[in-house]
Amino acid sequence: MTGSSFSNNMEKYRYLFSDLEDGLFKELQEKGRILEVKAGTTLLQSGQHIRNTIIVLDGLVKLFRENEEGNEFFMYHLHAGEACALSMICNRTFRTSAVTAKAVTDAVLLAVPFEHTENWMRQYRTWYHFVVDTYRRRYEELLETIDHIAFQNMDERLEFYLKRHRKALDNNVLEITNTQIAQELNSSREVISRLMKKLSQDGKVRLLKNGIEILKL
Amino acid sequence: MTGSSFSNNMEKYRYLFSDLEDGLFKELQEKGRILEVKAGTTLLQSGQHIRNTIIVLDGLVKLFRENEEGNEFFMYHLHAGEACALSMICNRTFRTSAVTAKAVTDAVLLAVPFEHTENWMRQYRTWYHFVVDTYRRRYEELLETIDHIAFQNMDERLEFYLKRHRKALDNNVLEITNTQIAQELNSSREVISRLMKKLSQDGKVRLLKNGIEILKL
DNA sequence: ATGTCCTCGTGACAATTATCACGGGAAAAG
DNA sequence: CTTTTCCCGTGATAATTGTCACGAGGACAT
Repeated sequence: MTGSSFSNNMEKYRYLFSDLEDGLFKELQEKGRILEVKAGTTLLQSGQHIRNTIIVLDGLVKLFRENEEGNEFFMYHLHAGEACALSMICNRTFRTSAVTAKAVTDAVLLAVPFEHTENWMRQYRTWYHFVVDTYRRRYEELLETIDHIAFQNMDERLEFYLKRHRKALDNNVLEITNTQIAQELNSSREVISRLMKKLSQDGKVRLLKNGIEILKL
Repeated sequence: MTGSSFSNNMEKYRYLFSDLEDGLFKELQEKGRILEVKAGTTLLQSGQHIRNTIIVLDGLVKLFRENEEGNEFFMYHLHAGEACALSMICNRTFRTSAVTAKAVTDAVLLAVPFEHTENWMRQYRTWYHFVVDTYRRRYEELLETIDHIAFQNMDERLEFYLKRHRKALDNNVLEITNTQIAQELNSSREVISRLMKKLSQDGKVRLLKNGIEILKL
């Protein structure tokens, strides 16, 4: 729990933060707490209080927007070296999180209490560049997500979903169920099933026993 | 074009930037160029290069996301004192804008070249906070927008659209055509027409000659 | 092997939304 | 005044998507 006992583990992640000056990286090591979580773990629940800035050191994390009925709408992925925008600034309106974060793979995270990151904003120029850049990138991803739900039909959205996941996982085989895809696109299993059949007939994917192989999209 | 000749006009907008220190506000006056635009003017076209940070001093500005076919999807409003998030950071991926901005009312804007705002990021803590806060707020608005397109039907989205506009204009009467609403929600005129009829029957709005009066939403 | 659980595919049907076609009315332009 | 233009309302129809119902198959524990 003290964090500093883990600081020796952090060196291998130095490459993720090449933009951060050494002094700041040292602080990250000292003040941050390393969390190792299993695939499937929910890191941040909608409605939960946030007290730490969360940075992904290893693995892949998925972010969802949740509505009242518990539907989870997929927004974007966080890769190693990226941070959750919502967890970057301590603010009244952000006391509780409006999103849910889940580890897709086994993942390693760094949690830094707000009391430190708030200071870093003033102390380290590279930290605030990191924060602003995080916001900018998440904002762009949200814009792209909006494009798809606003302008496209489910078949195109499904293709985009598959592309994004192939890229994020760097793997042509996605081990994911139609049911889960349906939830994340806020559609229904049956619809995804039929669209997937069509993609399969068009030779764009191959339906495997435990998932989907992407052939050409 | 020199900006400084307008600096005397800026004092009345000081209240909008109470969080900014005096030195920074003075720089805003000196380096910024004031633009006065008529209602309906397009300030920022999708695909256009951005070289200035744009801040709204007076009036109301609307932001849209555009797709290839020229459909304009309404994202959110910018009020006096607020800035366009996209125009805040000079970045390769932002050389061209992915959004369109339009003045809803006659508006007064301040355009500050990136060369200055980039420096302010380092020099002025309050500028940095202004930038981060701008991003945070736009990010939240985008999240809310996503909620509605992802989870709600057109009737609920229409109600949300009307509520937002009443609030932004601070007026129960919206002078806007069904055609325009349809475009901004990426729906069709006929659909909006029928939904509006239903809202009218439910006593939620009154259909006027040149617009819509919101009764209770 | 039996029952349970999860996933999938599919037909039938319902709801929502989009599109087409048409005419009316008001305002603006000629 | 006439023509044009814009916006609106509405019926008919099509396309998309969501929902319901049912059965099949695989994984797994008992």
